Amino acid sequence: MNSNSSCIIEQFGRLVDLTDKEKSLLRTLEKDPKHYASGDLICEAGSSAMCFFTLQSGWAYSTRVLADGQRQVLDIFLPGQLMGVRDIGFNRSLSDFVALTDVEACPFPQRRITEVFAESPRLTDLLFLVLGREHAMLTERVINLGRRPAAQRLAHFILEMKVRLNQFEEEFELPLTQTIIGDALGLSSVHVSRTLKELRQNQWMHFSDGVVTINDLDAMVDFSGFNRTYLDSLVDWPRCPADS
Amino acid sequence: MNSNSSCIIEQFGRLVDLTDKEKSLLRTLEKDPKHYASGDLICEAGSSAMCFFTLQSGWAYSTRVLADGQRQVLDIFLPGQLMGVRDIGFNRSLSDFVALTDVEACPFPQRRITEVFAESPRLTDLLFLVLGREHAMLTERVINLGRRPAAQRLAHFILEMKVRLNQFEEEFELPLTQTIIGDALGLSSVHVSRTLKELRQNQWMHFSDGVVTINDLDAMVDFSGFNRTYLDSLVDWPRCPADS
DNA sequence: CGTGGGGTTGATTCTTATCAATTCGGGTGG
DNA sequence: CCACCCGAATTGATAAGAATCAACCCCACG
Repeated sequence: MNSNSSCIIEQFGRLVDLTDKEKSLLRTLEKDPKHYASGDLICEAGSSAMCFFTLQSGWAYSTRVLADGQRQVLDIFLPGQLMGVRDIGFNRSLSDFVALTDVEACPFPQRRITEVFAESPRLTDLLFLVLGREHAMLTERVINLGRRPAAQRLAHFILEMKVRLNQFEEEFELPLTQTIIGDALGLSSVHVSRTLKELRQNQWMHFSDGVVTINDLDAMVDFSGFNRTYLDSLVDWPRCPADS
Repeated sequence: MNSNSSCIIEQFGRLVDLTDKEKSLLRTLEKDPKHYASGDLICEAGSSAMCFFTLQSGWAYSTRVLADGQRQVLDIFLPGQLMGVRDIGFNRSLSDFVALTDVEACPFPQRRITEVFAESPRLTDLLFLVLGREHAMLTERVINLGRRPAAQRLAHFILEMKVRLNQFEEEFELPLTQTIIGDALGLSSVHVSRTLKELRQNQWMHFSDGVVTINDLDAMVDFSGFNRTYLDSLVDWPRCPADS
């Protein structure tokens, strides 16, 4: 992709063949890119100027900070993702959004998405689909947190990342600290370190300096109870004829 | 409500004033009620005949069973709720649906909802809103599972139920066994029992025979870190003029 | 060179699961 | 009415899992 192309178009284009009109509609969401440095707060929980963001480049995460200072990471966002759709239907953001790496993101008011999608039923469907996918991931995370011990939880998380990144290589980049991983999985960073060591000693995978190496994918899948279908089996959805 | 009235209409009617057309559209979703006895499997995970259900009366839950037999309860459904929207965008159900009590539910094919909502942009908005609400609850559950110890988790769960039931009385019915509660909260039933005892001894609440009594609401809210806004602050959403 | 953030390791403590035994209450059948 | 059974709830003992605390290493960076 050239650097000015819309990542959203690329993402959506994987799901449906977009018409030119749809593409130009989507492009209107990405008019105004802003830059955030690694660690920057992109959007604070409770801020009433409810915004969505398209993530042009870089990684981000959303998180909630509890009264006692504990954090729960709710989502990790990859380039091309829409951030904030989770809070659709609320008039304020329910979580903080933070840049994990240097980030280019385009904020736009919630209202805009309504306008765009009102013009194209097919894009509306796509939004449902994207929401469904997010919902499925969140559901899987509930299972992960509720019913799997640390090692399986971590293995499952790594595999989910691998699938989300469409990574078929053994090795891929994962720019997360062990603290962030812990906050996503409900574990302490110390325990993440120990658990990573365990996975390493089993010769299943390796993680350091933000690079994951999967040595034994089958073992990982088997051990963690990972089920690909929940991300793969997206319905053959577009029911509307492409609008002109 | 009279026994034949649409629960969905009642639910949606709380959010917007529905036009007659919208009401009759919604009513088409509830033509064919079926009865399920307590404990019946309403819909099995992976079943390809992807259906939604409107829950006319009674309670239900959705659950996933892991390879080792552990269960995670994903959702508790109240009368009037739409079941299955979570799996929108997938061509198969991702979880089992089970009746908690005797249940009247109306199954309808996923396609139907698309048809209905295609006819009314405002209902489409409402569906987004409902999905957003479910998403918010799931998010809150992630935080609950990831970052709160058993007692706070349980207290939070009870409060969420209270809010969802619009219950302002001290006492309300909650037809769940301790096993189900445990499976929802990632705890063993034994530990649920112990933890309930703890809350009881603190004079905060009491639960037995499917009836909850809240003795000290403030203490519960404070202790569990419960935040009402996440269910209350639904945006003043309907952007479309009511269609004729 | 210091300094600080991230990672590793070990010791200790707390939380929760697991197992086993007991109680309680509601059917069911004699 | 009683004996029996069954599912649910309770309780205690034990074991596993994970947090916390503290020390230390490593390395990038001023």
